[in-house]
Amino acid sequence: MVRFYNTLTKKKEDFYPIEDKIVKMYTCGPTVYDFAHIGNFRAYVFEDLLHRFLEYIGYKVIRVMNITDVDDKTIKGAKKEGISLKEYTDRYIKYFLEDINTLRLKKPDFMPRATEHIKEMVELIKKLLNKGYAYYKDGSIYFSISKFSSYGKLSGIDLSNVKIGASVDADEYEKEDVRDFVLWKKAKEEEGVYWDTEIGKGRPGWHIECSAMSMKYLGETFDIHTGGVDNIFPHHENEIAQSESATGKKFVNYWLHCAHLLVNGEKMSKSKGNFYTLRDLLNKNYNPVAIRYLLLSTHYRDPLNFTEQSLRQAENTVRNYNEFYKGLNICASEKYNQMIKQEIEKAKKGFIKELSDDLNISSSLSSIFNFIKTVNIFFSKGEFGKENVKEVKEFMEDIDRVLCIIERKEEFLPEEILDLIKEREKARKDRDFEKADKIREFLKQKKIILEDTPYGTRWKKLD
RNA sequence: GGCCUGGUAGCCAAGCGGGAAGGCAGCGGUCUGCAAAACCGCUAUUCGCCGGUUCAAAUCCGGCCCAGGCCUCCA
Repeated sequence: MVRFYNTLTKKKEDFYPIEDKIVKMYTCGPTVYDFAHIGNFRAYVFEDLLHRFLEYIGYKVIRVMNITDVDDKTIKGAKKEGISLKEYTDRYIKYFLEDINTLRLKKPDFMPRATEHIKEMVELIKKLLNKGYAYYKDGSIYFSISKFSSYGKLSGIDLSNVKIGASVDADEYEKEDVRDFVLWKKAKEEEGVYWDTEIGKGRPGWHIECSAMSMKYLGETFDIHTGGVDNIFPHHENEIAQSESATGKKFVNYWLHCAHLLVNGEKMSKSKGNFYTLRDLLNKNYNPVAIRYLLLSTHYRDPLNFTEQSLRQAENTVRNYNEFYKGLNICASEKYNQMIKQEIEKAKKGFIKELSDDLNISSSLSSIFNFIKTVNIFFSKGEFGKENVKEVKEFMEDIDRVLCIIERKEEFLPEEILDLIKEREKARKDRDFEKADKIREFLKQKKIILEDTPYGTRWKKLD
């Protein structure tokens, strides 16, 4: 049984999707006004793990990630560069898709853009107007929080405690109650970004896009909605209010939120200079797979303290993991060790069991590392055969559908180097160790490391 | 001020009432012609601090300290 911590109920619950074997999942995606930073990617990696794990255990996942391509920041950015909003956001969408690839994040089934769903948003707002949940004020449309009695159920916020006027209303529109939120913003001439619709000339507020697009692709009630904790209030709270007011149905069954990423124990911020984009790290030559591993390997509800030291540690772990995976190949023995199959079963069981418990990735990984240790023992004793190699590699590839940390790049050595290795093996057989060591040292200079195993000599390249 | 997380070895990180997982780094050993890799052992009599509950607490309760988040457009 899969269990998740549900922000809505504040406890771990057994997971039952609405339709058997199908999970409908919505992820709050990027606002495409700049490069995404590793804090953003922490959330996307968590969602990727969730997505992949659900598929791994047999669910069909239908997943939507929105792209916010119209808001104050994108409009401002485009204006500053003197290009169209589309030109501006297209650029950052492209970068985002590249970053997703770099981190091996599975692409959601739908990545709808807000600007391409104005019609759906207008329909939803009309519904809210008709039902009396929304009102016009100076050409903008607001949602009336007082009409939705269960407002606050997700975040646990007590509206009477909200400091009124604490933050200046960014858009400076008037509303009846300062706590009401905007559904539709009246067009501003100087912005030059608006749609002429039956509810007026304007552009959507932030929250409405997620309600409109999730319902379009997933239905009025769906299974899982994810995001960072900072989205709980107000964004997700408002999504619930507007969606449930419009449909009269429960919006989402399971809300999952991941904790923040800190950098050197502090909140990441540009002014502190501890702000990393993915590209910053790649420019420093860090292995992208290690970045994925680092973001993946801490439980999603715990704060993750990012440091370059921990990234280097992750690089070592990923390197060792891959060397184990590749290093088995040398074994061509006809032996067959019956125990390996059992060990695979055990490891797989542990892996699934732990991930099923609210994605306990650390425990599930420990099950895999224990497996590796056991295999190494058999391997180095010579109690291993090529069928076992196949079994173990298949298992690692199997779980890699979730983890995605295997590096599959094929490595080649030139013929003459391979001949040298053979020559060394012959020298060793002839007990001409001086020659053998000379060859080994020579290749080491060329960053090729030789290792003698019970099954012959294997090589690896240092990077 | 209100609400909410987290503080476990040198570093990262599980466990959340009854044996302190796992990873990285380090040291010693086994194996090896020598290496490398691997394996074994060592590195937390103790889980931020102080009290309390309990036969039993890292785990529950209370207080305190530290770090972080949210409190109307940050993942």
